[in-house]
Amino acid sequence: MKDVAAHAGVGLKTVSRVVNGEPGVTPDTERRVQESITALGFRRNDSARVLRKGRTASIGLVLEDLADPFYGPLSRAVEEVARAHGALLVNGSSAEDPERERELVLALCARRVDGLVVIPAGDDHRYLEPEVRAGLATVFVDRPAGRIEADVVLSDSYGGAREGVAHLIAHGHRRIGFIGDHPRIHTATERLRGYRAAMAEAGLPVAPAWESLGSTAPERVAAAAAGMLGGAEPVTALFAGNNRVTVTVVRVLAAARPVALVGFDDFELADLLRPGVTVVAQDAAALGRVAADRLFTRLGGARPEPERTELPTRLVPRGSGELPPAAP
Amino acid sequence: MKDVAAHAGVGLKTVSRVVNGEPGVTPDTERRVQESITALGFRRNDSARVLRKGRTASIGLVLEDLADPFYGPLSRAVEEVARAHGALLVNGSSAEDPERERELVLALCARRVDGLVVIPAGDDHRYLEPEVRAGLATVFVDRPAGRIEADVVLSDSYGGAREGVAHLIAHGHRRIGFIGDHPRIHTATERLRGYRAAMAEAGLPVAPAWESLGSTAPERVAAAAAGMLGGAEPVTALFAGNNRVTVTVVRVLAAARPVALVGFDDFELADLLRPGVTVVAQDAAALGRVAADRLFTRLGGARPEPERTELPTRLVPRGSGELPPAAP
DNA sequence: CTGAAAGCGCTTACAG
DNA sequence: CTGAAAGCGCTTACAG
Repeated sequence: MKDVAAHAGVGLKTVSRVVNGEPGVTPDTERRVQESITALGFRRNDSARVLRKGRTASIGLVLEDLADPFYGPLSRAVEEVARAHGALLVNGSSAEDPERERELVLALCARRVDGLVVIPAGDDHRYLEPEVRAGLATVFVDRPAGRIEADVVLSDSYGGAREGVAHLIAHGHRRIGFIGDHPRIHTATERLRGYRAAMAEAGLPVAPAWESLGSTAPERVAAAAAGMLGGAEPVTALFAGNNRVTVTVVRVLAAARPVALVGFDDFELADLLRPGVTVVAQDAAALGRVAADRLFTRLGGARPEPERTELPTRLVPRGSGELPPAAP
Repeated sequence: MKDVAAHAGVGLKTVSRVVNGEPGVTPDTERRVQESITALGFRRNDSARVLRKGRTASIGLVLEDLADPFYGPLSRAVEEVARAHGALLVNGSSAEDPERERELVLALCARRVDGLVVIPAGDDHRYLEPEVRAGLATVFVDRPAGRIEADVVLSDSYGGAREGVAHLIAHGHRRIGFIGDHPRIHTATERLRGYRAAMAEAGLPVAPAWESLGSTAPERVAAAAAGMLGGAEPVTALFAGNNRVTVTVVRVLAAARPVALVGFDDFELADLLRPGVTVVAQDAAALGRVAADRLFTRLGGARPEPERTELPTRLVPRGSGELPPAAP
């Protein structure tokens, strides 16, 4: 900028005005400055700008795994909202590791992102307290924050799972298995709670062997499914706790006899499988959009009480959830 | 930092030393400074640091659409490499709009990212010249840069398409249609070139009606497929230019008679469809990894000539590509 | 082992 | 309409 000013024979501030399109520069001066900018290949250094202005016009997004299809539309929705507010997205994956989440969040804070959208991996976010006190806006998505007051935007995991399991019961099933994600993860336990509620409301007992929470690694899920489908009292239907689980279960069932299945989370091509896979769909893009809107409302100066928003789910029958119990 | 120094009764530089873990501080002083840091909730402001050091420890990633499943593993791979080098990822989607790509790239440059990984939407990247001259490292992925010398990492679109089409020919097809992405996109024309080469090598004529490039919007693709499957000389097999096209074609075919199909790009569940979808698989994660490695090699000070790397594709037969021509 | 001074490239507040 | 001075929060280069 100094070079441009010298080259154009004007003051620093005049260059600043031209670069930022501020008024109060004669067309003639402006043209001269523009020419110098082009000649020197000048590009404003936003780091310096940030240092003065205090805002970076960027927000951080911490998610579990960029490669998981559930997070694609969510990220994209956050990006679109950020873009509408002139902000860039800085992001990273926690890989479901609380320590890595913490490092990532703190690195983003050190860059002084204006706000943070976090899909938490950990369940203790007190490390954020100094940041929040310093004015950082944070919104949690998909799972609530731990031990800290903050906005959170969730799908109705409990209600969705309950509806999905009730759907299976309505189609005649009495022995239904639940395979979900690790019990450390909030959505997994909420969906389990929905499963139990639906069973209880129908007056159906739940055998301990019908509930399996743990890693979504295909081997673990396949073993769980095989266990429930075999044994003395085999289940006649399965409820899968998220799309990773559903896909593995579909693979297992493709190699076995058809068993009724409802999965939480929609996924591409679910309708083209035979039978089509009945799902409890959640709107990933809406989660991202609502969370980002909330964040920018705060960045705009609003200071409402932290709020919890639950987005409804939608049961999409496609065939697999309407299969009757197989004859024993 | 000034506050911490005052609070601990030491000089600024000493706080800097403690914050950065530099040697030359007595354990006692260090402890005092640490206490002040905690008491005041101090977090280093990386913007200021960047301004001095000249490096931001962040790289920009510009892709087409964060929500497209092809880019998930690619992004994740870039992120992992960046993480190994202590860098964060700033990213955005161009939405296949050259002007938006340009804005995004320049915004990233203004933030002074150390380097850039770009999946180009446009075909003229001369706007990057001042940046490159100023030392910005840039690697293009999936498609080459336009009118500028730069590293590029691609899949072998030509070879992969040629192999896929030859596979269909080997299974007895003589009338094969090609449906691809917009001709403005490099991969689309390369794959078309591969299609033509395979047909020519087999001595097969290609009717103009068998080639259709354009938007990957489902309506456009469905119409193109319907056109090729109907008419006087219907095709007996289709080659789909990318995974968006393949998915739509599978949908169309599910509602019609079975037609042989090979798609460029693998996708989840392709093996569970009936028939399984034969694909020419490319390794999205490897594209991202190789590109990011190249970038950090440059950031490490290496100044090799810009290089073009082509990653091989892999034909994965699953059923749809091995269907014989239907009796006329 | 420790610290005062200068400077990174901008913007803010002020004066002409 | 234009510009000189101060300062954002750090690090660098240097001196004690």
